[in-house]
Amino acid sequence: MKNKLISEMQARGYLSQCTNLAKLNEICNKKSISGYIGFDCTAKSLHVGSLLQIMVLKLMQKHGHKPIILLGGGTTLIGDPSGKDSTRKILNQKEIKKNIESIKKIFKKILNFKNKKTKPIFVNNADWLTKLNYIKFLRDIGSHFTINKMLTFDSVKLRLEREQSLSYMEFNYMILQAYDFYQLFKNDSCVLQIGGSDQWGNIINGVELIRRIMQKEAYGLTTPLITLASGAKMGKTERGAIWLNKDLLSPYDYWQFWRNTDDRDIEKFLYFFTEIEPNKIKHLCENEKDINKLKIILANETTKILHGDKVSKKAEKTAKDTFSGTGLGQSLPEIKVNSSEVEKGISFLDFLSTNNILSSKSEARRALNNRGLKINDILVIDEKKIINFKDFNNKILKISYGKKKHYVVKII
RNA sequence: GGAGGGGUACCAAAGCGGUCAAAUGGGGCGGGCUGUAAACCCGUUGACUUCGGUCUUCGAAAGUUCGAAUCUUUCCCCCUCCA
Repeated sequence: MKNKLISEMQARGYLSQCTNLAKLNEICNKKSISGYIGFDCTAKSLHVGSLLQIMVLKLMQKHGHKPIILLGGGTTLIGDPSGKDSTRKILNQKEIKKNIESIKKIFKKILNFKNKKTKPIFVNNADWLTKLNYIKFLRDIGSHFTINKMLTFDSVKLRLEREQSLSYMEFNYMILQAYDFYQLFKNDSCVLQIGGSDQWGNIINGVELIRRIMQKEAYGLTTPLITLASGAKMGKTERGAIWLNKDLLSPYDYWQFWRNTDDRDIEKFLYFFTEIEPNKIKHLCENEKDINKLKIILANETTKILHGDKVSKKAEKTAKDTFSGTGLGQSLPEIKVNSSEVEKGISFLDFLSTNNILSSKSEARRALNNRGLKINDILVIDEKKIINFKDFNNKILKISYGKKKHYVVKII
């Protein structure tokens, strides 16, 4: 009998590889399991590149299983060489700790913490990794790994082939990740590790370690690498990563990111990043002629998952107001100015650069000369434009840079 | 350890004494077309400017010169071949 979790993962396209899908299916049918994903803590936030994995955790909850979120406070001290040409920036413990606290917020929003049975747990591998005794570790764990095998893993092999240096520290990363899985298996009965497809090697090391030491079977599963129609990497727009924490990327910008999805990626994204039932998505895509409506659905659903229904609706309304109406959207970024300053008159170009709408005055000047700047929807062509009371309606003024970036300036 | 090649803007890559704020391509940004899409076309892509210019930039430092990305010295880093 096909397990509901497994079949929905397949329907959504979450499955890339699995160590033993049939067995995993069987176990999921019998009982509620725990599965974990490890996250890197090199930044204050995760970005959409990690979202697919988080969606898998959410799906596990939906079907009665328990997610374990491993925030790699220990492994981040080392740096995963997978998919990297060069050594990552090494952070100190304090920074990592701060990052962990910030990243936790994302999970608290996306996952369900109310249902006792499936309530996610956070673990930090620094708890066990930093306490290891080197000799004991080498004897107990290191003895199960052969260098011969380790050299065949892509993360190592690619570095060596390209003659890029790989430090001994990084070389050990995969052993530590395998050890993590072993710890979680032993102490938290966690039988499954999930990761992106670049983690496959690291994951099977864990599965094998568990088999060697405990003679028990654990399972590994990877999600596919997301390929965009444009060939670019998911979540890395040139303006910066699409962060999940709202202090790094506003909900409105997050909503916009999804709204601006390439036509060709829409259907795939609906399966990946929304909770709409797969058969409903199929129906939607077949019957909805207006692809922009699908994009709005995508933006609404994804924003709802991360920021909640209210915020999502607000973002939609703002978008509607700014793009189709003449009104001002309420979640546009707001800049406050003193009326005394307005009285004196504010140089428009200076205003743009000091408020980080553009990064320098030269750039602001350039944008203006490229016909890219508007005040209250009227093109500004004078470099020496001074903002004063005349420009405000009800103490409010709208600045637009390009078609998509709008700011509200308020007199206080 | 020995021999050679190289480090130029966001990336790739030209330039090898003045005409260099630095060709060209990619990317980015803005405009046009459109559907807040793709493709295509145009412009733009160090900072400041009273729009005359001014200042800082070609791995780092020192030097030669009226003048250096370009020449010299030292240092740092990377690559190729040999051991």
